[in-house]
Amino acid sequence: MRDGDRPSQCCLLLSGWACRYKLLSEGRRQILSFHIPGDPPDLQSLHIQTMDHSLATLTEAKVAFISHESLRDLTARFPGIAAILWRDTLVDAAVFREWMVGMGRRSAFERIAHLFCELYLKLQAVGLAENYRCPLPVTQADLGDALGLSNVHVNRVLQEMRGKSLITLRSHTLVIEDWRELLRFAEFDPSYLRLKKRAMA
Amino acid sequence: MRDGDRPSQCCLLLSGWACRYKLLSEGRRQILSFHIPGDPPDLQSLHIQTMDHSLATLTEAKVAFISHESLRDLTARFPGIAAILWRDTLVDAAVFREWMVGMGRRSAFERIAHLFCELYLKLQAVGLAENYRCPLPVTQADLGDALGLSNVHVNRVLQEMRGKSLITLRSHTLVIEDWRELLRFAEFDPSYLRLKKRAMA
DNA sequence: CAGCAGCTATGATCTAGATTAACATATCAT
DNA sequence: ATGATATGTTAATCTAGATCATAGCTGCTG
Repeated sequence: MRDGDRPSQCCLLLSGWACRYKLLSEGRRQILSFHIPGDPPDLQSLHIQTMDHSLATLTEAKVAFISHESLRDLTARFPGIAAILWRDTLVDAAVFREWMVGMGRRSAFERIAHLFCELYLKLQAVGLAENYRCPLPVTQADLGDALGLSNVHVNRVLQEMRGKSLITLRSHTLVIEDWRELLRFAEFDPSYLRLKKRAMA
Repeated sequence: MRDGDRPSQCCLLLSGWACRYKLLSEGRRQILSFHIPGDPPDLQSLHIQTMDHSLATLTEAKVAFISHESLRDLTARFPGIAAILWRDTLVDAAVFREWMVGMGRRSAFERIAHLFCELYLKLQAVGLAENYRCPLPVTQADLGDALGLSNVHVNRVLQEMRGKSLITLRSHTLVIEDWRELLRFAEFDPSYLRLKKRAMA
């Protein structure tokens, strides 16, 4: 789905990863969010007709579609459902805020560390990660475009993290070797994700 | 209102400016949004109990409070009102997305230009700006904290903009001397703001 | 109307991260 | 297997913007 489209349905990611992004001149791209199974990546289209960004899959993915019509009917008849969906869009915005803090005020190292903490917890919450091991099916260029960094610098920071025995990252699998330390570097506070409490230490 | 608070009411800004921000270690601050009269700067608190950021006024301000209780009652009984408020939070998120693009992929000059375009149009929409002249009651340090720049660099870019006869900025009043050119530099597309159509050229 | 505090302005220096350019390693299609 | 194309890695160089240091404003308080 592209910037400028006027979709008539929302989708729900059933498997695989997706991302939202915007393009600027000279090939500049900003990835706005990563999406994993269980996410409704374009709920906003229900109330904001034309897309102000694009949506793409990053892997093979399975997607369910629900028409705006039926969603509107549902939310009009069941305010509780409307509230739940509304809340989801508010958590989405909370993640945007955290990313803004990262891009404005965190170093490259802190930014990458923070993103890894975020992705791990989100994956864990839907049962796709455990033992500090999770899939990470994105390229280093994708990470750069998400964090406002060049692919070269992303690579260097990853090497540095490996050097510090913080993580390993091979064949699209991230292993967090020292969760406590990674949290500390990132100044990561998971409360913005609004996940059910679990062992996060 | 502070990060971590659990407010029992939402507010509506009647006059003056406010901003939302987050703090990091070593005094780093990221301003997340500016708010002008007419904005409900903490609507998210209706569905997300604890604040993940702080809210402060930037000027003298008048504020109306509406209890969560009455808002919940209102939205449960009138799905149309819920939809309108929900939509407002979605536009809020669209502005976050645009700021993320700025911080990740725009130069300091482009970022400042973009912010000026955005603020001017938002003020114009509520009748607080015309003839390319609007109030801007924030310090250069505030602009820096909003855009991920140092106050020194903000100052230098402002000088550059004055040098190009793009703007004047004195005693908290911004005058856009060359709107077309400012738009062009910023790669600004106003559609994300979802304002009623007006003369924007 | 002096004096202080918060801004704005400007120069000098430094640095995190960008850019460019190889080259190496996967992954994939035939 | 074999080339083709997307990734990852590393080094050398460059630069936008940070940091540090002053000084000049502006406006407020006593």
